[in-house]
Amino acid sequence: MSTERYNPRDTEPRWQQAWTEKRAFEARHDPSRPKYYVLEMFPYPSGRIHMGHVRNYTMGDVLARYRRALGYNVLHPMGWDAFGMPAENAAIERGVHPKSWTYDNIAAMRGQLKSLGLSLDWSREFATCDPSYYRHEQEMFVDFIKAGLVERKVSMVNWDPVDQTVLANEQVIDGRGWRSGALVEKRELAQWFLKISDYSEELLTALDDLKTWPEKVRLMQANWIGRSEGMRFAFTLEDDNGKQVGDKLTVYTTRHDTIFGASFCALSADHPLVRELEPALPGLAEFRREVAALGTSEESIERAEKKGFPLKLYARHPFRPEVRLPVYAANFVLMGYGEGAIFGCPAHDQRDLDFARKYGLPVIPVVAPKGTDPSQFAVGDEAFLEKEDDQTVLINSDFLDGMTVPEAKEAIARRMETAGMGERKVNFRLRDWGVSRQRYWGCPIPVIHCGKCGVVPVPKKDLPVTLPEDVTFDRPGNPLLHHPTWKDTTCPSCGGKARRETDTFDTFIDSSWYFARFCSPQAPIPVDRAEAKYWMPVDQYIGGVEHAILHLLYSRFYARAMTLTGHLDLKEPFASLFTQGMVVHETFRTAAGEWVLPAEVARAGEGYVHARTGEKITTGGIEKMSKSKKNVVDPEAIIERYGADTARWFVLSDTPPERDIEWTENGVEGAFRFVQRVWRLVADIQQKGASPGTKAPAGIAGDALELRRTTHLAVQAMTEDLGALRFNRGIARIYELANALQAALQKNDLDDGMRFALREAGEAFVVLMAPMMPHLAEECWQVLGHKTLVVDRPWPKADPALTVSDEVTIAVQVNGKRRDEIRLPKGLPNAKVEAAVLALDNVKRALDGKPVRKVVVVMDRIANVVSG
RNA sequence: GCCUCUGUGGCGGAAUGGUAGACGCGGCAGACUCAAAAUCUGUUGCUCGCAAGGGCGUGGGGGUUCGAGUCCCUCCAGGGGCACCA
Repeated sequence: MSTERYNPRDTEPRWQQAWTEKRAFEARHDPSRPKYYVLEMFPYPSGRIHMGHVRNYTMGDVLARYRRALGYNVLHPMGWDAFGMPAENAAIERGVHPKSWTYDNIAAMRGQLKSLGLSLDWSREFATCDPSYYRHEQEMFVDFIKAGLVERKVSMVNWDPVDQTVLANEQVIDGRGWRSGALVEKRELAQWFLKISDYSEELLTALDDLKTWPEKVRLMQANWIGRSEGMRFAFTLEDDNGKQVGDKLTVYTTRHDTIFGASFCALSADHPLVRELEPALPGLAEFRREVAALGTSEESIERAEKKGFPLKLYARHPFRPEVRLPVYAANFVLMGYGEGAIFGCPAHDQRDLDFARKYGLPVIPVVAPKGTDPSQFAVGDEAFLEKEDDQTVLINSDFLDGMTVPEAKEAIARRMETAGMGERKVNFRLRDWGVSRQRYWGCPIPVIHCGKCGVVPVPKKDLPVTLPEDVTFDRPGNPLLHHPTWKDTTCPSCGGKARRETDTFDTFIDSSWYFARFCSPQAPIPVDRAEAKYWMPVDQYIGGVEHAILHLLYSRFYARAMTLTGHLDLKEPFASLFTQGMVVHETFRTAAGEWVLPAEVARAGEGYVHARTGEKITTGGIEKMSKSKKNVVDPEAIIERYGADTARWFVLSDTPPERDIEWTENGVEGAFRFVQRVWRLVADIQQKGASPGTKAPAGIAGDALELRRTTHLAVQAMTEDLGALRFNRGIARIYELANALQAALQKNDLDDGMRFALREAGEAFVVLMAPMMPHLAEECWQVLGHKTLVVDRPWPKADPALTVSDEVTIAVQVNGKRRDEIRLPKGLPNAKVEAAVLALDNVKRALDGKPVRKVVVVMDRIANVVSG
């Protein structure tokens, strides 16, 4: 037995180099082989990898290596989601140029990822901030414009008046700018939009076909798209004196059945009619300002009170000419949805009810449980909402009385359609995708504004529009706008003086097609169709749930948009999706409440102290690793101390991959101990087992046969587990096999059968663990006397003759309680099992003389004796 | 508020409606050692019992079934998503 300890610091770089020299992971288009494209969400180059990356990329790597061993032509690329605000923040705070900051970070992170031993095709690497990448993004955008997928429209942004800059929603904290602390205003700005809402229906229905996506993600997307079926119809309006005014008021509703319960109409504060009335109605301007200000404040914490402003207009009820509904501007009606106007039915909508109570409007119930006396049914402070299984009918509703809600909806829809008053309408919650960002570190939007010709796309021959490098961050606002010359250009159409668009793209655009670019990263066009046809779709995409909606929905839209413009030929980019859980860790803090890094904490009896100061440390909750709470463990330090294989093994062990995993010191040490144990085991096997290539001797029986069975069962189980991404279970199989090997090695005087079984088990053991601990596996493979590499080794196949046994253990129950077990030949007929079971002493005792009513036998599994 | 997922030993977690707790962590005991670490062996859901052998047990309650961690109803707790979408 070897007494040497396994030293990952020595072996890991060696094997990484061996793989690189062999170009083992470079993928080449080969139509004769089945392909497998495994992709993990590419990282933002923050400068250091974190444990979340380790977990994400290890999972992908296990799949890539496993599929490779199965004979697939595997594509497993890596790149950088390199545009974004942190680079600009670094520029502002530390005076580093975003470009050098980004590329330095990439270099650092690339090194860290390489030390993990990932089977990545680095020859396909790119960063989204490379002009050679984003030029294609610009080209496609120009094509999107031509295809009618792009729109320029006015939209509200969060404006920081001190920093003179536009803020993302997450930069607005309690209504104030995160940096300046100034009260954030809403401003209207002309911006670029991609018309994702054209695909609302399509993106929704196609979710049904994404069968290997997590149900949760599909649901989240479906909710986000938010399809609803309703009606659009118009009210005639009149003024205070009952005189009809020119405008009609169009509203959208999904509860047209409740029309007889209507008691008011409400318009969004941004509704065109409200804007029109503003000058004429004193106080309305202020009301509108108030509503606008509310949008950015902490209203999400406490629901804002329903407020309205009477517009001195009245809507004539379509079926009750004698009823006039007062019209309000209201703070709870959204301009961006439906018509920006509603009718309020307080009895059956909580918001409408709150509003009606505040302004003393009538509350007329029109839906009630079946059999309720309409004159007795009243609504208090809670709106009556019909539940799906409720037996409800319409009341107080003229020709609808007695109908169920669906019947009433249908009746109203018919009546309105025939009368030409309105029509059925499907609405979606999903809005168009605003892609303009008033930032420097992003892909320039390739359009030119000309005084004469309007907006003109940059001709493709002039692409890319590159970012100027001589920019300064010493004053607030967009450096592109401040740049002395960059924006000055000539109009491609008329040749006159013109101005470049100074907005850049939302970085979600960069990540909406990178997976396609990986198929042909050097191509002179965005995507080489032949390459994409072979490699796409991504067979297995892996990332965090936090991207369940935006990134994945945008990518699905982009695939369609690219297909429409001839850049791709598929609709769904990710055939299978897996969302892995986070890495969490206990939090530590001092008595003063300061967070302390786990690395600075030492155990002291039951509690913890600060490793340097000796100060008492208290533990807090187990939370997602975050810099702010300092509960982070640096992967580099872990790799330095234990090696990459230990880190990889740990993040795969124990916890199912979709759940959050708790990082613990004990766990890592356990993983490291196992690495050492494998090392000793393999050395022992090499010494005691048969030599490599030895044929199976005849007549293997007893313990040797059992070991062979265990081996082949492990192969079978591992194959199933990895195929289903059940890494934690796969690891348990490896432990089981290790335990079996260790037990077998205890014995002395090993016969040829056992020596063969040890060799077979040992080699299978190494190959099975290789996807998870690739370096250790290579090193062990050598110890086992091989000159080849494990990465070139095919995945083992289980011999069916060894995975089935001719005897089975059958559990014996009496009245559903387990009383005994019995070994019987496999496939024994039920009658014989019954007889054998009834003869058992334990069964007789449990029956205690009671007569047997029947015996339930499930072949090879269980027998249940039921007594009277 | 609506929509969702999850509740199993001290802990992470296994378990096609068929022997609950695989495997790991931790604990306990032993071997080796002058000793410790490392390693190896055994043991480890709770409980009654000297033992043989019982009883209880998958968040609570109910149901379906010969049999429920698993299916159905209901309640409770925790996590996630959306949050004035009419």
